[in-house]
Amino acid sequence: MLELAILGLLQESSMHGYELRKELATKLGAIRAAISYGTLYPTLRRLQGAGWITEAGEAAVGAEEVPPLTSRRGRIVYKITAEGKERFAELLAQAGPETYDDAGFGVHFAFFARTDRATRLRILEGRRRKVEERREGLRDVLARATERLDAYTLELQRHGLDACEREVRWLEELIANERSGRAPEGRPTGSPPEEDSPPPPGSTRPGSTRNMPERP
Amino acid sequence: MLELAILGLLQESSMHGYELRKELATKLGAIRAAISYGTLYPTLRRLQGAGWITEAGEAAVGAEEVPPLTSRRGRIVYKITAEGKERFAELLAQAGPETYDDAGFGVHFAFFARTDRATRLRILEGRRRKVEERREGLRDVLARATERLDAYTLELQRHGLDACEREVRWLEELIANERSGRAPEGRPTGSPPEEDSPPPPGSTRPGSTRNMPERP
DNA sequence: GGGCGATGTATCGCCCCGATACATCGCACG
DNA sequence: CGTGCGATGTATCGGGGCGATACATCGCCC
Repeated sequence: MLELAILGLLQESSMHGYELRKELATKLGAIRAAISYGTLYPTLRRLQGAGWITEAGEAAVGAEEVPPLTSRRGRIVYKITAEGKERFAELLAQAGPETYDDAGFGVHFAFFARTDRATRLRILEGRRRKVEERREGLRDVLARATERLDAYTLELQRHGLDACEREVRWLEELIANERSGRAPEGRPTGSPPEEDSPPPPGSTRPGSTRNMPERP
Repeated sequence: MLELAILGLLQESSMHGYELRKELATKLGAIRAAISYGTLYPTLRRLQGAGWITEAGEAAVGAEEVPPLTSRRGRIVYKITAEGKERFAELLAQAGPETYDDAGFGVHFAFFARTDRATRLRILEGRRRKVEERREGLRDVLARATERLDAYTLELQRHGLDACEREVRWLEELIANERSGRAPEGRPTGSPPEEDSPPPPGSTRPGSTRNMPERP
């Protein structure tokens, strides 16, 4: 999942690790906490090993003679390769089970602006199905196990059920909008239209009923 | 986190792995998918190594002579030890940062019926604080980065923000109830009754040892 | 009698996290 | 002028948790 996210950001512009982490945090802030360096650096090395990215580093400028003491280690700027772009496209297009869990779905969704509509629909529907299953499980427990569970546990289930129902409704709206050819309001940014961009965004917003309230 | 959950279930009754997994799934169904065996069995061995649990296995009944072919492997029933109960109490009482993330909070909350009120309040408030921080982060992004992010990413942030706001409200209610000495009960939706009812235990099941009285 | 789904235990490789360490840069404060 | 501190920056390590996989038995229906 991280692989997709990193490739996606690096496609927009080259960056070093620290920067990448920050961008990741704002792009994926809604679905996960900031990524750990203990994850990031090994992943970058893995991607580099696979040839998807390369170092385009600003090594120390003029100095081959700099003595080891205080060896200024330059920032390492990573850049996506042609193969990396192919890999990104491949990851973007796939819609398997991993794509439907919390983390996978979130990352894919964050790059929907660069995903073709058919894939968007498949992912949205797969996710909906998965959340519906979870919801049914919770309903069953709440219907059958009321005697066996204590009040706090039940309250937890109710809260979880509520979240599931809400997400299903959200997904329904998004799916309906996709089918009717509307993108969420605002303009897609990122890399130049190398694929067919979503239809002109001027129309109606999704999530219009639920939507974003004014901030008091 | 798993450690707490396993100890908690085993405190109610001894079980073998498969059963444990199912119980875990219903108890924690609201916060996480079913636990993997690749997690469960190593964890059980770890707990056993630490002396918190022991095997109370139904080994094959009368046979020391059973030939290796089709060596009937009995189910392994795990039982909590006295040290395990101490450990459980210790874990229950702690309220650190790990207790406030999604997973940690969920597990602790699921055992609130056996947690004393002061700890419940500390955990609830710690969690609220954490979710509020997350919420502020999302608000910032939505307020500042509108130009930089595409419509789908923004929609994701909005959905996340909505979830945060909802959870904060939920936590507020729970905190208010704790302060006024009520356990969670059916969805009130009405005006909050001001008369002090004795904290009603969650389940109405008579003679059940399911709900331990709290220890102040 | 034969298959098939539920029950049951177990391992392996991999992803990811938090803690930790170390080094530089810019700037405010005395 | 220096000194310390918070942000920037790269990196490793131990360990928890996951999905895939393997293997064996049990009960039941056809």
